[in-house]
Amino acid sequence: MSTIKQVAIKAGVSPTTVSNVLNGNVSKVSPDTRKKVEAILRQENYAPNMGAHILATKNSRIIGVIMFMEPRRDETVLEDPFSSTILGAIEVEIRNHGYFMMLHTTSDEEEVLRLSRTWKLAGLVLLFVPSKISNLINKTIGIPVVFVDSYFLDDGLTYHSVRLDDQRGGYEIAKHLLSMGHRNIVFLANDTFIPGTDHSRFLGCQQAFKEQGLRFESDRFFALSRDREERKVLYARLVAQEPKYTAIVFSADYYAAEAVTQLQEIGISIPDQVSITGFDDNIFSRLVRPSLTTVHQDVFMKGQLAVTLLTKFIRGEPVEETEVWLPVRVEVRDSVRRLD
Amino acid sequence: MSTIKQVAIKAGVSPTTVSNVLNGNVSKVSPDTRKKVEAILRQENYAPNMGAHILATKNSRIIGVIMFMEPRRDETVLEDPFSSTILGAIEVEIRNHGYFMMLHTTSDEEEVLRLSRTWKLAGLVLLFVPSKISNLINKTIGIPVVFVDSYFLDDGLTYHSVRLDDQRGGYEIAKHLLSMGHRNIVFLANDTFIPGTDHSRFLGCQQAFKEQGLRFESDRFFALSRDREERKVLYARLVAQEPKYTAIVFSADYYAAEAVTQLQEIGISIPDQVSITGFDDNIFSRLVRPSLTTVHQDVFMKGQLAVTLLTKFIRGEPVEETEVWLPVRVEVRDSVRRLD
DNA sequence: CTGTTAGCGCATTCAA
DNA sequence: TTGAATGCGCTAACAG
Repeated sequence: MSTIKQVAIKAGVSPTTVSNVLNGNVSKVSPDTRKKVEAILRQENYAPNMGAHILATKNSRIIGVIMFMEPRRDETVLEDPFSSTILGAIEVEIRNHGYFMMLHTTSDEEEVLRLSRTWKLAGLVLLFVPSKISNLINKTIGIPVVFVDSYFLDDGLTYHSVRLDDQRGGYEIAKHLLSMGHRNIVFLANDTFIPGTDHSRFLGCQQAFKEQGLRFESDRFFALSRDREERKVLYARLVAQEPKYTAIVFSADYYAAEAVTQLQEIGISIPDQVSITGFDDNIFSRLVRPSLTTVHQDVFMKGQLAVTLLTKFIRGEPVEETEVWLPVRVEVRDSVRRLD
Repeated sequence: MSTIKQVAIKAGVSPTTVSNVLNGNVSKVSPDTRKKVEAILRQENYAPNMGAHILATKNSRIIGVIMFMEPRRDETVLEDPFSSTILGAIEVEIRNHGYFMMLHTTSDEEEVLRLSRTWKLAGLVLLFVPSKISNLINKTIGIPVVFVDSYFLDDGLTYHSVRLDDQRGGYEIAKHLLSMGHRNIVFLANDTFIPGTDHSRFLGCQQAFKEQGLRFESDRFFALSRDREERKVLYARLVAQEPKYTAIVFSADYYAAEAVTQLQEIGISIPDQVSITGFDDNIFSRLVRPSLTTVHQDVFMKGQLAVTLLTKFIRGEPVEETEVWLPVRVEVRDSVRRLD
């Protein structure tokens, strides 16, 4: 409970000096007084009062981490290991950089703005922001922001962002399926934002097909329902109806794994009757049988990078690249059958 | 960026009145002035400065949520859907109660104390705290705390906590295995704290065996390594060596599911050659084949309850029970075979 | 019911 | 290299 003032008295110096020691203002304090003050600081178990700090500097050391829920499936976003993995990575990195983490979920840009003003946030990590909202925020926020897995409209502003090379991911998985002899495939998306993650992945698939002179248009694009039972119905329909799809491309391991078990329940054998691919390469893809051929991404690095980029941005350091596109690669396992 | 002062000027009242309106101090403001002030507040898009608020009240509206890592497997805690599910529940509840959430992971009680002082935390939700540390914290913290999935030494203090009826869970799953004809079983634990979650579950198993006049002692208790390969070796050994265990009781679905796939890889058929049970009833238990017979718990409610309890505690409201033990039940699926 | 005043703990002038 | 003075925006005690 001791304050700077009390420490100053004990050390026989002024509050200013203590403050200077605290803030590493080395040039303004002699080594001797510094040592003396530091000793008292430790002895008194001094802890700063961030309220006073905010009031004086108009800047907290809090980094707001905001997850946009809207585009995600509400029921399952929490069970998706992606969330906890990236959150864990972000938390570690924020702590290591000496900041504090305020976690918030919303789908309203006003709330983001208000939070940032109320707490004088040092910076913001925004996850899964729809392009319409990301533009609004970036225009008005006035503090360093890094977007994760978000897309933007082309408005000439500079965006700091970390995301996957989604189109490449779609391209690679489609090429893999083509090389395994598949021609009739569907793409099952989590969301339908344009521009957006799933749209880019779809475009990647399309590109791979076009290179082979094959057609892959929007009639191959389906958005998944958020209702488990409805999804099940869709899967059943896709394997039963014409045209007979030989492979289903999912945009998330979670759904791909779910589909594998649901299809097996209705007597469809994977990959004999239909091949399945995922996206993420998380625990689900390794756990389910057959294990999933999927697109690998490094989620931990994504979170880490986002925070590192943000802290550089906060300190005003120059960053080489404002938009980072993390690489992806196909991880071949057992859920895709070679067609003859 | 407008302040109370500016709003007061615009409304033609004093800052105090604005403050009273803001704080819902209804009895001190006439309905008319209140309406007037509220209009200006909205018009000015007023956002409070929490720094000033903290400084004046010595109380932020931040609830610290701290996950203790030590007892958990570091590599996988992040991939465990339990973490994100309970975090999600906690976040929603904190927000709905009008508080802010500061997320932190640590294994050091000093850090908890410092954080609480630095930010004048309104309250604390502590997860997975080892009993030794929980006692230290509860003794010295001085602010409302709710422990989740934590155990305490008996020191006469009052603890607010939400946890599972772990012993009951162990008891029920053991009884189920006994009813299926199993006599030779092992318990594989995540940690070895006494008192602690896994210890209680083990005691539950023991109780079930004792009721049947059977022996179930500590030679049936194994702590799992944090290394994936070492775990694999252990599983292989357990099914190969004497005494031939007919069932393996896991204290987490995550490991149970992992074991199923790892055992299958070395040619062991589940549940034909050995039965497996989990704990948690999360997505893993439903995804893996055979699906897991496991102990169900309501993780979302656990998080929700913890925050509700905490906010009551903060407001000084009386709570019926300070220690909540959430019920569990056995969810029978396909990973346990009936022995004849 | 309303306004005036003081002070919370810190960083930051500016002066010594 | 050190210190004294000021103000950040808010709440709470008190006076009207």
